[in-house]
Amino acid sequence: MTDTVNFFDNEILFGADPTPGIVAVESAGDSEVTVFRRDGKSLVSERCPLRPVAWIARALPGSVSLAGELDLSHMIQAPGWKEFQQLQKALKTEKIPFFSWNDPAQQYLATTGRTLFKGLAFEDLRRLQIDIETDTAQGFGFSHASRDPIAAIALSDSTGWEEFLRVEPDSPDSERRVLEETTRLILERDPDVIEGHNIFNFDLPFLAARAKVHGLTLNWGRGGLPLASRPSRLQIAERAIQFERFSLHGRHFIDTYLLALHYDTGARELASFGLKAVARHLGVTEPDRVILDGAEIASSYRSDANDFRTYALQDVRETRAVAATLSGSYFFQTQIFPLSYQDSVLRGNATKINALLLREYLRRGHSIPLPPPTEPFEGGMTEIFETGVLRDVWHCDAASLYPSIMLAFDIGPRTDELGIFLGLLRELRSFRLKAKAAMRSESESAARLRLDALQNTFKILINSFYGYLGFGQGNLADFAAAAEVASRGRAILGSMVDWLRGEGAKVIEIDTDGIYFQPPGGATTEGLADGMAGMLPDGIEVEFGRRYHSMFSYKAKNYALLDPDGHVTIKGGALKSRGMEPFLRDYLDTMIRHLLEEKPGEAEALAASMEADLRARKIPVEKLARTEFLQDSPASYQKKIAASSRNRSAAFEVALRSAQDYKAGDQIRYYITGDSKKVTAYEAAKPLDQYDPSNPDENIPYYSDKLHDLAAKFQPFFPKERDLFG
DNA sequence: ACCTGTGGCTGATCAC
DNA sequence: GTGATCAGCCAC
Repeated sequence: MTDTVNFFDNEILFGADPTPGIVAVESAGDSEVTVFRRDGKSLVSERCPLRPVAWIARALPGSVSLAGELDLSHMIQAPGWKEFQQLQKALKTEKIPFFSWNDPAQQYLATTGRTLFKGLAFEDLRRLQIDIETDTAQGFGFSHASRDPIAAIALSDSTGWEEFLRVEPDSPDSERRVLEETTRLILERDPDVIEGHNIFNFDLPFLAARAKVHGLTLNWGRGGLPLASRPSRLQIAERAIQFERFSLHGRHFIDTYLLALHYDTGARELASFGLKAVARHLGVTEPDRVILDGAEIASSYRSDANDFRTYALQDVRETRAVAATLSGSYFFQTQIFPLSYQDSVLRGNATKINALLLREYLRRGHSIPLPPPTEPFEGGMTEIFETGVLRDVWHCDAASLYPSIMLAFDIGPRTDELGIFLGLLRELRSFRLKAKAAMRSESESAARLRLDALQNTFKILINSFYGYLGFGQGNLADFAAAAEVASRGRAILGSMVDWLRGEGAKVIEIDTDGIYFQPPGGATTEGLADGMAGMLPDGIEVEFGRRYHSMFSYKAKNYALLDPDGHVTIKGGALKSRGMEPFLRDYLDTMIRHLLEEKPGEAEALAASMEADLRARKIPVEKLARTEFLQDSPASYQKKIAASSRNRSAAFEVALRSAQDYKAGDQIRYYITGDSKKVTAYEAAKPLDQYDPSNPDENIPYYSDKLHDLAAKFQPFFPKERDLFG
């Protein structure tokens, strides 16, 4: 892939030790790690010394003095992990400021400059997929590991191998045999990676609980080491996810549910996070197939017991395809950061950048700063100048505005005495351009995809550098620098607006680095681009992108666009929030399309016709239900309610009333019951799966009122047809 | 033990 | 009712 550029030569980015083929690093004994390495076709393991380090604020017996003037001026190295734990404890009780990584693999990788997966391609990894089926036909539609046995386990791997293990109903011995066989198969296939959809919160805890019932341990690790776990939390965008962090010696777990959540923070277009929905969105759905008497026939539903095997195997195949589609960037990140593959998914970007920077400070024997005290700072400029439906709208934006500002004006962490931050950013930007160019000239599709994942990895890193400046736990964070970057961004955007107005454009909406505007008569994108480039500072580039047939400008960060192909794009929480009831989203989708297509009469009439459908109960309850992520655990919610530190909310009340065990990060779907529009939502809320079609109890007046309120907000945009665009 | 940032809109709840 | 506050979700 790198005929023209060798990205991997950059030692700050990829670490100074080029040892290829490492697939895992695990602690072994107290003062060693086992390094698992692919050497040709075979897997070799080597024991290597582990000498964990900590940066400390002053000299201690056995410490060494570091270069530079920063807070943590000395370094101390422990002979083994036990001593290292004692050292950290002592530093805490003595109140000596320090910094260290409390993970043996991270310590080993950071101190040696090694990283995983160097010299390997994604296809070289042995990836195994697992999916357990439980019997949901009885009871409440969900299973309890303490009570219900596993119904089946489906396994597959990246070589195409597949296995389906069925548990005979009412036979405890059968379940035990299936669990033992699963362990045997995993050891035999010897995967580097085990993938599953929601494995951390479903398959693995369920399997662990069932193994316990049988008195078995799941010795799935390399060398037959057992499955281990600890409770953990993960932040993906605004969502806090509580999960059981499972780990295996010498292998990595990859949860495609978490990959989907990560993916969606960029794309924000997944309606649901179930395996089927994700596979469908990514275009990797397995065909619906049923094998009957040796012949393959299409099937429209798969709930039949005869389809069980097909259904389960479909799941592992889709898991494999989803993982292959979404994990490319994490594969490359694993070659860069001193972290395991599993942790490259589970840790945040700013933490990873921190590890990258400190690895270099460690190599150069340099002191490091303590994270500075957090300070709030001002962000991007957002404003709306025109509302309503506007015709012939153009868009321009400043390319990679914040990274460009940081490089053009030399704004990096004040405490970066080695000056590596901006150099790394510059290198990443140049790498990304090269990877993109290589991708464009690559004709083979697998290689293209790989280069796309590589350039996307660089993009993620580049975009994280600004966030890192304002990251309170970053040793090299610098809030004044973050503030200056944003301030210069506001100034640049402001100057772009002024310039466009001077040319006679009508500016509609601006946000951080982009502008929607109506062009002056006779303008060309080339002309505007050239003119604007002339007034921008060196290093700041503007791109004039798409032109739109029309735009519905509603509120700041909320608008819709109709492109020349007839495609509508809706932006903003007020117009398309996932939490919004689907029937209201449907209303907005259709209504906005009418507005953009210059049919305000139809836009106005829509609410009445939908309300008629609602009253005739023609709108299915799924369209009325809200779907929310629980941001907190129900227990913690209860505590806050008891302390009056938060208001009651329907989602949590439903979770608490449910027999199911909800955690932070779980999704919950509920609808409102009753026959008055003035119900208290958290009292009248009911889980969607408890809806009884023979006894419909959805609150028609309540939903009708919501529709009415929503439609009323758009009344000002329903002028008479002849006035539109007048 | 874990954590990238700020700005903005909406609905629900609750104190007044 | 009304305003304040919070939680949730979204744009960038």
